Amino acid sequence: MKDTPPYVLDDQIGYLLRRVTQRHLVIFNEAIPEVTTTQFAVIARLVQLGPLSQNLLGRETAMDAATIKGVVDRLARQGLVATTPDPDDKRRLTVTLTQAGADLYAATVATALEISDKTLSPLTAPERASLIDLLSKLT
Amino acid sequence: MKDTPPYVLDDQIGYLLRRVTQRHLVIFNEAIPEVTTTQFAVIARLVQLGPLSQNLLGRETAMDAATIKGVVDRLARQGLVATTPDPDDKRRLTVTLTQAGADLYAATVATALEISDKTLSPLTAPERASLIDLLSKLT
DNA sequence: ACATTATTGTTTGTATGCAAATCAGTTTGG
DNA sequence: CCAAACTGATTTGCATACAAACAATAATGT
Repeated sequence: MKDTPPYVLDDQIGYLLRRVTQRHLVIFNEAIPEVTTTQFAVIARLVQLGPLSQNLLGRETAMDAATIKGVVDRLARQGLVATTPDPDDKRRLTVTLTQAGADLYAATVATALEISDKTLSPLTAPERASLIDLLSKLT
Repeated sequence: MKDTPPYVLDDQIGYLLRRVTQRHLVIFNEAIPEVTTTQFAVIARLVQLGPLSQNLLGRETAMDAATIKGVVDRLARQGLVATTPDPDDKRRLTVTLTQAGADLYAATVATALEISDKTLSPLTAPERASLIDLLSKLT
């Protein structure tokens, strides 16, 4: 008979992910209070890929259609992105970074890198690389 | 002059945490649809520690007062926990696991371990241990 | 004793995040 | 060609998650 291993909540991957995420969100919000992590991800993708339809933008940032709509709406309310109807496909809404959005990105991207660094600060350089590598394999 | 490293969204710890969490939540929800990951964490803590005040339960499961209230309310609505006023401290609400809650835990704890395993399945055993260890250092 | 401080729980507001249903528009297969 | 299937966007409902403000109660220091 083999024993079932005990269930130790603090060692479960899901619980650890939640707690590390919490700590990261605090660090991000302190450093860049203007936008959230998800909003910044959207801006970064628009910088990288240029204007995208709303749903495609969602896929490129790992958000479903309902979530990306809310994020885009809030970014638009802040004037950081703008939406225009696609003339070629009347269903599509093209999301574009505004000048204000591009300016915000330029002004904060270095800080965003520092945030990632600070989140990983308890780890050595090889440990950081290892963690990123391991997490990448789990997506 | 030193170059600023490029900002690659897919390599950022925050984005990776979000995506791995998404994958984990899908796996959990498929295997244990009765409760969410946070609800299961609350139940596991009550099994481990016995009845606790609502706020303390929140601290023991990494949820703030507003969040734990909602989670406890939903668990109580399902009959998995019960709340009783503390006679010694009129502010306190004691949260207790019901028999139904204990039964659910007994019936699903092995599956919960399998969920953690499945989430980590792209990794080798030493990689899994390494990841858990690295994440533990970031809490 | 009692005023200050701290803790517990609640509520409101904002922001993800997903499921499911719906509508409009596009693509495709027979 | 045109019905069926698919895609894009929206809406509703539910579940975290945190900030801020609040009321009730408890603990503290002088």
